Amino acid sequence: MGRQPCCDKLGVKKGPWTAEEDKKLINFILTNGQCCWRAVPKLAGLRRCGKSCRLRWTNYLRPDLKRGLLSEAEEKLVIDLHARLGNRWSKIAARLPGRTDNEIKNHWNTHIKKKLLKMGIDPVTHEPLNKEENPTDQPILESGQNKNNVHQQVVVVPVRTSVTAAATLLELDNSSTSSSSASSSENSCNESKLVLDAFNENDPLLSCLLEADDAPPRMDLPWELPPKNFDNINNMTAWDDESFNWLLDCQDFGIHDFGFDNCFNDVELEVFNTKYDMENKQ
DNA sequence: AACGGATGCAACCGCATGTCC
DNA sequence: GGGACATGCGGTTGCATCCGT
Repeated sequence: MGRQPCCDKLGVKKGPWTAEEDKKLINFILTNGQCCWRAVPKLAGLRRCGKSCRLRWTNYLRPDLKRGLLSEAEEKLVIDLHARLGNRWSKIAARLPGRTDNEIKNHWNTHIKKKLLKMGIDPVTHEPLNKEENPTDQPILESGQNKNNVHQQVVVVPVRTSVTAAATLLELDNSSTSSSSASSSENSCNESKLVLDAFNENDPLLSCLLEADDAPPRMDLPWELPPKNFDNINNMTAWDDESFNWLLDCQDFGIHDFGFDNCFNDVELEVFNTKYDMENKQ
């Protein structure tokens, strides 16, 4: 006998969520907290799979989500973490408060990957694309969770390389907004090296990461209900229509509408991760 | 204005992992 | 120890929107 399906496929709605469904889910979770996802649809009056509810909540409805494009610091961090962790998006996302694995995965596939390719850097290995294969500098393939699937193997690359990629990305961004000519590319190696060195010294975030080379995997931080600095939620026991519409509006704009942006600017991001590393070293 | 390709993102699917009995 | 179940994760897909012609 095989495993039971996660939900009754019959009568389960699929596709985009409606505002009404969002309302039911938010109302239920804010009232009852996150419990057994399998039971959520029935209890919340939704014709959705529990899995779908969890995904909708974690990727879209959670009020502590940041929205909008990743900042430069976040992008650098994603590149560096990707070099260390490979496609383990949830681990990477755990280092970026307010960001989801799905969001980072999408951003990687649609933006960062292209940027790296444009720079001549392999987005998988973080090595230069035209570089001669060097056995001593090859990415080390660790046996991943699924040994039968090559694509799921964990790629561990030299940290230095990933920093180069991040530094070069920074350089590319700067050059794209300046009037630097294409001929400057021939000097890019030397310049990259200089940028890299300065980058390491001046970027405490990456310095911290480099020091904590084998930082333990981050456990997901518990999401507190309600958020401490979210007075509107603090004062609510249930969501009336007005409050709910306000929340849905906020979902359209992003974390700054909750006043969380001040909590998660680039400096705070650095502090957040440093603190996390220290806690996990204890 | 209309069309078609490109792009970005939300959502789904299947498998892996963790936990309980 | 092993089966059943819940949850998490990463790859993929589908669709809405954008943009160039």
